Amino acid sequence: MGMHHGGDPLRNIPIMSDIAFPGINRSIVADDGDAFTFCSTCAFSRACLSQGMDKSSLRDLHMLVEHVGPLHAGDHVFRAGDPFEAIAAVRAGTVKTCSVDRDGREHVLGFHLPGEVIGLNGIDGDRYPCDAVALDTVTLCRFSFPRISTLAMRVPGLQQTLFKLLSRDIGTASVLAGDWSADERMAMFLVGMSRRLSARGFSPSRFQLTMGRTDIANYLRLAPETVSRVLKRFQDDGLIRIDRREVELVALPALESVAAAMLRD
Amino acid sequence: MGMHHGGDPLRNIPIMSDIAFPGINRSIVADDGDAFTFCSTCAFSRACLSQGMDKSSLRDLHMLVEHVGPLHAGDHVFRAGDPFEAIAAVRAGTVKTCSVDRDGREHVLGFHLPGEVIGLNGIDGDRYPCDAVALDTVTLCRFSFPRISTLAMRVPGLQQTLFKLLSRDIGTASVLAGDWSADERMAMFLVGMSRRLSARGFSPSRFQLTMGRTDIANYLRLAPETVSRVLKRFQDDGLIRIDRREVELVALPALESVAAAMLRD
DNA sequence: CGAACACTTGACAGCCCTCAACGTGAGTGG
DNA sequence: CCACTCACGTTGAGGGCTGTCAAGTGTTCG
Repeated sequence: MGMHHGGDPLRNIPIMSDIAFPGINRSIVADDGDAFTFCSTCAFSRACLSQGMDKSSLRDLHMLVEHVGPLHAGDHVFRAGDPFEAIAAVRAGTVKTCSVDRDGREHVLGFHLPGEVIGLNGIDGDRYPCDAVALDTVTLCRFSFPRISTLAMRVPGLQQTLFKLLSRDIGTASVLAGDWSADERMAMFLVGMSRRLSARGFSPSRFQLTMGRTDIANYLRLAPETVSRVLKRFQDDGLIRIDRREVELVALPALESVAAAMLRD
Repeated sequence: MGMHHGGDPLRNIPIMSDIAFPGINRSIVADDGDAFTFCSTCAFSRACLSQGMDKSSLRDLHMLVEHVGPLHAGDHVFRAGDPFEAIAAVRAGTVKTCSVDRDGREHVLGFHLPGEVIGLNGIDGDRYPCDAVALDTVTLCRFSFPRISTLAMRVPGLQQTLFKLLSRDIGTASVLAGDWSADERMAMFLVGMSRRLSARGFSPSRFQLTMGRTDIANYLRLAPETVSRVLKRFQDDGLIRIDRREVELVALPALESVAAAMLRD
């Protein structure tokens, strides 16, 4: 896993920097003295706090956190084939996970926003099965997997959190595996981004895509041209407004209706 | 989860009854006195034994096992929306997991052979997200999830096993989500069945499909007609011989070559 | 300013789905 | 034992969705 402990200040994309991570400072190592404001969007601290993790356990969790970054667009967090040693929670930016088959086609497994966890699919097997690439300026919290699973033996909330994170990823992958139309897939993608960003305090109706059309296409298993066409048609139908990578969901309910078959069976 | 503690002797399909589960008897409750031959194909006992689980922990694991079945073709193990309480290891037979979207289309998530675990995707959320249906005569071992996760806090091997099972399911679902051709999907399915059956002591080149063409089609996201056509073409090309639900993989290497892009990225 | 890149737009083709009809085998009741 | 029924599977014809190929446009960056 890349270790870029540079001293650069976090440089978020403009639309995010306005509201994201008010409590974050530039400390590179865990800050025990400020345990409860630190990493407020992190899946682990959120879950552990809500499940009554005591202060000592929380300190233990922070002891094994290793801050990584900032990485820049194109940098790898890990590569397929690297020895699996750790999982990581995205702290800022967007990470793409993907694998390249022997025909050279890239399959995007997911886009991971702040608070989401990557590397879980490496637990089974001693190596990561995919690449993880920063799409913009990314910082993350690295958790040694042997150490966090040892801690999970003492902390029920942490074990449950890990189980749930893993289980959720199964569901996400299963939904994407369904045979959906290009419209359904695209609507699902837009609504999904909206909901995830909204849950992190961003606007649900207006946001910036951090990935290119080709990445979206590889994620949705469509051709880039199809992505362009569907987006244009959505715009012509008044569902969205889109300019380059800036999206506005004009008719969210209508989009949700298109995506409904995917989002809830 | 269905509780059919009937006294019927296990009734396997012919091709399986010849070699499968030599150590299994008809006991309906856990048999502590015969701990090490019991459930030899089970993912949990295998993993726990190999990771040095002590005798006392193994007994604890057996204490929380609840045997279910035999269920018969069409019986539900659980239904989408049922409260999530337990995971289950298939002991005999085949279980299909699937969900039905609001348009009435069935999406088959997986087929689960003896030794494989179902219900893991219900951990996140308090209800099962899919149905689990017996395709033939099925028996399984039910593990209360609260109890097995509590036990996993004491038994490192068990916790690791659960993590790995969850992680593996993510990978399986992700592969299926790729944009593969009908040929690749069908070859992957046949080779996958072959490998899984082979790992359980069955013939890798000749076996009986326990699911219909429609189920295979829904699993591979193809039309049933396409399944028929591809199978016929595989037969015409000398890759397989197939009669009704009986399959013989004549040219396994060639099939693996067709499926290679899917099986290993 | 030019080159590289991302994205868009159009024409066309191919893969696979849909619809329809037929064949086949298993279970059932007379 | 046989005819009937019905589900399942096969086979054929046709069409639609989406991929492929190609060219054009706009933007970013050196």
